[in-house]
Amino acid sequence: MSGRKRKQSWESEDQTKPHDKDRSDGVHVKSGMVKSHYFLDYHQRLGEQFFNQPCISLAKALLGKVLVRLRADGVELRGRVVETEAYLGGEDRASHSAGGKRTERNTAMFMTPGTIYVYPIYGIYLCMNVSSQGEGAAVLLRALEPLQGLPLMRELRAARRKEGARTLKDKELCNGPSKLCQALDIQRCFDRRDLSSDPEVWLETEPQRGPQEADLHAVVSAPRVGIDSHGEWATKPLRFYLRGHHCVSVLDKQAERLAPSPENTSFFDSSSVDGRSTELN
DNA sequence: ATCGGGATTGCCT
DNA sequence: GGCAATCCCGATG
Repeated sequence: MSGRKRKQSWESEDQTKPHDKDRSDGVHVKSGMVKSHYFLDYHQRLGEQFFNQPCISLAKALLGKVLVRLRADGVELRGRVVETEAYLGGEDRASHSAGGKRTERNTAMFMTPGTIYVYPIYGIYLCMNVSSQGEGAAVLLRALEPLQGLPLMRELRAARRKEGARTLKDKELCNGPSKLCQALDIQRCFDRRDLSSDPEVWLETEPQRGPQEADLHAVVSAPRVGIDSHGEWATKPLRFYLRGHHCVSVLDKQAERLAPSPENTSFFDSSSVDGRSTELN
């Protein structure tokens, strides 16, 4: 698998170790300074070549990649992408760019692949997308597995909740498109920024130690969430998630009953090997 | 100037 | 599982 290679041709030398100087002090977490193991590995920032692929392809390729947010206070927040949705533009009636419609809001969808598209939803929330190859096409990030900076994530998420509400479990920190924006402090002003060059937010491959997390899960393809009113486009399987992963926002049991296509299947049956099979039923 | 819908979440039953 | 919250955006007149 090419994903195992130490170095990818699309990654230029100056992009592979972003903010190296910030790493040693990027994990001040209250007391007990604990360096997470993520600092011990060589991270590879994804560059423009990675993002320059068709929308559905990018939506699948993003699974297992790590979203990183470096805050002004030096804290780094990390989460592994476990669920995405493709919005194709053009014929895709559910896309903000349906029919090639270009507005002030969705301009980022038409920009260079790797451009962040952040939009407000229901007045109070945000969603984060990544533009892909294809006119007006973009991938919505729907869920992450929290990896680093969980205390701050919990703090950021709690700010919007009732005082005294129960503490959120780890898996509840980023299991929704707007939840992950809150937990990683993704702001509206991140709209139109470039993931391959921005100093405050980027994507990485996982540390290369054994099989990648994404390799241990089959990919489930399911209809997208919350777009019931868009005719045939509501049913197309343009949502993708890591089967059996406990951080996915909404499981689709019907979709999971379908045999995964060979290209999406690892050499393991995830439900029997990943120790999380309780999530399946 | 006004109106209607929305790629969601959290809380309540 | 239902439903209110809450307001931006884009379309329309």
